[in-house]
Amino acid sequence: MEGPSIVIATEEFKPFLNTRTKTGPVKGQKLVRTRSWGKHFILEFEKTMLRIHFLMFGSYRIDNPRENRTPKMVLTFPKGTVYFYSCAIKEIETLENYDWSVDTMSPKWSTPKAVRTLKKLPNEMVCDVLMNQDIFAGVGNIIKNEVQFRQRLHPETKLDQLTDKQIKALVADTRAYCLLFYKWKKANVLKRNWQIMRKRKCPLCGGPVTKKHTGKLQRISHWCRRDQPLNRSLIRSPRPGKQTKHPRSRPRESPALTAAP
DNA sequence: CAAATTGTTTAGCT
DNA sequence: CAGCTAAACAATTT
Repeated sequence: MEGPSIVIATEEFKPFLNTRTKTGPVKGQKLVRTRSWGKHFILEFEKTMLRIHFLMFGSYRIDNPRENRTPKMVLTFPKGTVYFYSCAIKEIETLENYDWSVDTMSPKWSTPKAVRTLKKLPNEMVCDVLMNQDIFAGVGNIIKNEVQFRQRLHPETKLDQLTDKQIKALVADTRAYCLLFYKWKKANVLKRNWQIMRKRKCPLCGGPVTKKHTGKLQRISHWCRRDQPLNRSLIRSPRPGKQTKHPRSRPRESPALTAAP
């Protein structure tokens, strides 16, 4: 479960706020507030805070338990019962460790901060930084792949191959796509809007989608070799100082070149 | 239907 | 100690 889904969870818990659960490790306590930070779902009870991580396969159900599955936790509120499955539940003492400015779904998210962070990591690949929860908390493999495609970036592009403008666009679009993911998920049209994730053909050129483990994290990336070429920035917009005397790309409008005998 | 997958932590190595 | 890899965990989808 990625960040936007956790925000939706906080909303789905609103009916249970300020009421007590009759079951679970926090039996008898009132639910005071729910929060999300990246992929963390935080339930604040009167005396106890629970941090829930759904990892890859976790889920929750409200008033509709799964058959033949033992929930990890059940919370029974006056207005409904919530069942949690295959998730990691941890009691936490404080929120001090959370930096909300790196949470891609938070109102406190800071694009300039992420840009500054990326500029300090010239040797990191796009696919690795996008999944880094200290930089883009809440981004998972789906968001990673879709943002790479939207920005026409090869997953294995090293950050020092990007112009400042491209770094800025990457960060800003990651945030923008997280908000879109949220909106589309709520409207039940998320998968319909995937452009590259689990697709066989590139929606732009119709070419095959490459699927390969990429980066240090070795999670699968889905990308188009034609529309997300490696080192695109060097070809299309060389950085000052890296320009050679024999640029690879000719100016587009130059009648002399085609008119010559 | 075997394989992949919306993910992270930890142990154990070099 | 840093950096890495494999293992463990878990359940649905293709």
